[in-house]
Amino acid sequence: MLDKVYDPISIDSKWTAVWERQGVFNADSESDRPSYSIILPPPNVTGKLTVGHALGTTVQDILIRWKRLQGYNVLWLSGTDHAGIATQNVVEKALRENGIGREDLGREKFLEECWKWKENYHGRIVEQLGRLGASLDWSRESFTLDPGVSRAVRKVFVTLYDEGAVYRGKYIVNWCPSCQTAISDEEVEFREESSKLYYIQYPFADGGGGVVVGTTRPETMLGDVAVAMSPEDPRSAQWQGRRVLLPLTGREIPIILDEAVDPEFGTGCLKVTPAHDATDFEIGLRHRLDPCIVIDRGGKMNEEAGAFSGMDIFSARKAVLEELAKEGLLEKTEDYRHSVGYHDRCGTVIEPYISRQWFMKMEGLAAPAVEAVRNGEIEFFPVRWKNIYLSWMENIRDWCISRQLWWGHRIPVWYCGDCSEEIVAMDDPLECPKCSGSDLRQDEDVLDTWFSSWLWTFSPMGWPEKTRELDLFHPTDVLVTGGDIIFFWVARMIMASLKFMDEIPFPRVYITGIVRDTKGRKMSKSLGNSPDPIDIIDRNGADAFRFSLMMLSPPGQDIMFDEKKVEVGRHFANKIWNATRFVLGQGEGELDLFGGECDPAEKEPILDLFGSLYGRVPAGEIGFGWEDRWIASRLVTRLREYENYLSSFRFDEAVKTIYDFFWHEFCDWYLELSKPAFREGGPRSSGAAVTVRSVLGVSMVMLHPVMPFISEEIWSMLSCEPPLLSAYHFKGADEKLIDGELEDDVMVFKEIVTSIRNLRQSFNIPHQKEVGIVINCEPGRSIPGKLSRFSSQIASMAGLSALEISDGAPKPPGSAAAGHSSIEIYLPLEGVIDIEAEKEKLEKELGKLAAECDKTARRLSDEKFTGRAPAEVIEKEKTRYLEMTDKRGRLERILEDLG
RNA sequence: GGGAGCUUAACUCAGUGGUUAGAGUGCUACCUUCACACGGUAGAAGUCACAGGUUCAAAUCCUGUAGUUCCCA
Repeated sequence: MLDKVYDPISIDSKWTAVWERQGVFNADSESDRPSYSIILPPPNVTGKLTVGHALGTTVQDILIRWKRLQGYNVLWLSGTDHAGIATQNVVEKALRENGIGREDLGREKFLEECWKWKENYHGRIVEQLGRLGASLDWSRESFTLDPGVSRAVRKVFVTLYDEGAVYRGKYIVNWCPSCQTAISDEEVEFREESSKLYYIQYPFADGGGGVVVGTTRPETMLGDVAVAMSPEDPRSAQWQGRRVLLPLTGREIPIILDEAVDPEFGTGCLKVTPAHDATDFEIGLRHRLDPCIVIDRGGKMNEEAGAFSGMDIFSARKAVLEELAKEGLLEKTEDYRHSVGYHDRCGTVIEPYISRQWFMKMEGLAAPAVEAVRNGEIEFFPVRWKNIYLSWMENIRDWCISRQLWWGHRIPVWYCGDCSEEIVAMDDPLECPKCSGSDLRQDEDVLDTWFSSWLWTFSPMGWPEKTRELDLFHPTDVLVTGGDIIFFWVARMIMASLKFMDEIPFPRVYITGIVRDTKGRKMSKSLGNSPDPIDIIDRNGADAFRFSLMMLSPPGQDIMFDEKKVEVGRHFANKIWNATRFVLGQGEGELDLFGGECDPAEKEPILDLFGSLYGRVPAGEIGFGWEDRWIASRLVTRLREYENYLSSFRFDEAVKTIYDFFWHEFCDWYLELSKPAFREGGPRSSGAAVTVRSVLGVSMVMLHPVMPFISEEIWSMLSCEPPLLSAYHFKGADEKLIDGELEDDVMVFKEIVTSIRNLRQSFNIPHQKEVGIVINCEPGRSIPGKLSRFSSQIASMAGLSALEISDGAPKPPGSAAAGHSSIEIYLPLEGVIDIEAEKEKLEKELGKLAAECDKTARRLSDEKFTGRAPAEVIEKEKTRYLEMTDKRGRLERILEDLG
């Protein structure tokens, strides 16, 4: 006997092991079946999975498992990312705790440490993905620093360099003083902050007053090389060309005119510091001004800063302000709100900084990528991300691809010490091709991590070699990821694939919502508000977690995650488990329907049974009731809905479809209806046994993409030696089983049962006490004939000792009643009715009904409505009106009867 | 400054022109009945943020307002 409460832990781990042992998730490069592929956004190899990862991974696994069930040759490509800055930071931090700096170790030894970390943490990621049930192809796993993908990275760099798209230059970049590296524009996170706007006077060099500039960063004035004004500014005519004395330094700098200056902002005069501000850098270029660097790479004032040299930025700011105040040059200070750039990985304030970096020209790459999205070759779900993508792409700026790190792909550029030649090659050069000198020095920097990730749809499949994998699985079918990396990753993958594969990387991009905590805050390490998915799985099971995530996440909406919400899934798993306990306990002797003596030759027909439900049932021995045909019809209807929802990425609706079907149709109605059939024995019992197992089997197929573990477990119990559900090819259910008329009739049946139960409850008649019921139908419409086939089930479901169905039956004296369209239900009672309470209830119902009735009547008599609404809608409204009026009349009579 | 999302039951959310707006949780009453109390049965609960407009018909489309979150500058 199965446990009364479902315990997922042992079952989860059992199937993880079986799946792995049998390699059911490995794609088949020899197959000629249609293929389907997705790449897993490679998680940071030294990171930890978050609830957000669980969400994205579940979505992918659902698609993957469903396609596998449909018989596709599926590749879900696994891999991890070296995450340059993040990994280097954790390794450095660990070393520092032992008092070691990375410089102490040297590049080679430091990289060895990084690889050790990678090896240690890689297993954790793999395990976490396994616990989630992710059916990834581990046999084709890649890591962004593997030799193969590294070769692809180099190929791309060399190609783009040769084409002149990759260039090196001295520009202003976003510099992280803490990580000591340049970062790209996308890695800067802006935060709105209150600050001060300082007004500083710069006296004219030839005396007679001066100009006042406004700045939020007074310490950078030491590096000013000009003061700029708008050409629109009326004062510019007299001030242009004059020179001012830069306070605290005594340097003379010119006043220049530039369009970039907003005459309305501050005093209309802008101090120009090309070395430490991006706008100023542009102005400096236009006016050929030499930048003056006053802050060093570590965020400290350098020797150019004179007396302030050695101070950090904040002390320098304070000291500069004090000094200015002392000299009477600090005019005033205002409160001011502006946005400050932070490094998204470490939270340090970004310093714009001039340095020599490698860049990539993006315009040429972007054009076809814009076109592919604009013409619909690539679609975003939800569609609003399309505009976000396009607006970024249309204003794209060159990509700073060099990083001053050690952990990553080292830039494949060598400099010749003898002739200064720059060598870029696929293979490491031994001598200079120009002067044959051997004094070669490789560029110290590495590439931005995204420079390897942007090749991820094809580099792990063996590019630049022509491989079978690329043939079969590229382009991939869909990309599932978060909206926060559209610029970092999605856009760049589209560009890379169009450039190097000459085709799109994927036709569809599904953007998941962001997982937040109950207060709506983004989950983050520093807040410590991100629960460990593994803890959640330990407590609830992976299936419950996956199910709940899907149930709670309408497309693209952020989720306020709370572990309490996982209960939905846990309770559902328990319900499924208990339904199975019931199913397996019924119809002894009938079990051979599912495989006889487990003859392997019988396997196919058994499985066909799941597809066609009653396909191979021997005639004559089995009796099906209307309830069997009804649940089969419902199942197939629901299956169709479910598939439609999956193919339109409506995972929330898909999951609700199974939930509703299984719980509120199969368990609440069908299983209850099957109980009398099982008790009866004989052909009816056999019919119920066939139905119950078939429906359960197909339900497990439907459930499997979402809840792979419990479905695999139950599937395995439905037959002696079934194939793994994870590897099963489901050929679909027979649409001929759908019977719309029967479904409608059963709705009436359910209404009658509910109505009788309602009557019982309102008169406090206990379940055990059986009562008699009279159903009186509208005469002349042969309703009793239609209802008669439901009579024994109405009796059993509502706990009746007697049931009379007729047209024109008189209402037994002293009975309670309920009214429906064409039907009245009488519950004979002997004077125990609380008349007042009953009247009140009926009056309330009648009130609602009357209001709606009148509203509909008005609508139907309105010529505007009847003249313009579609005939179908009018017809529907008429039917509805008749039904309501009928019911209204019945309720009024019942009420009158009560006195 | 520009753009986007959100605002529906006590809570978390579905519902993109056509019945009396749904679900899960919570709540109320009854029930440990031989699948399940992680359960069953019945039930209560909503001026669909606000104001205009379009339409025979608006939670749904349009305009504006407020609150809120996010992206870009």
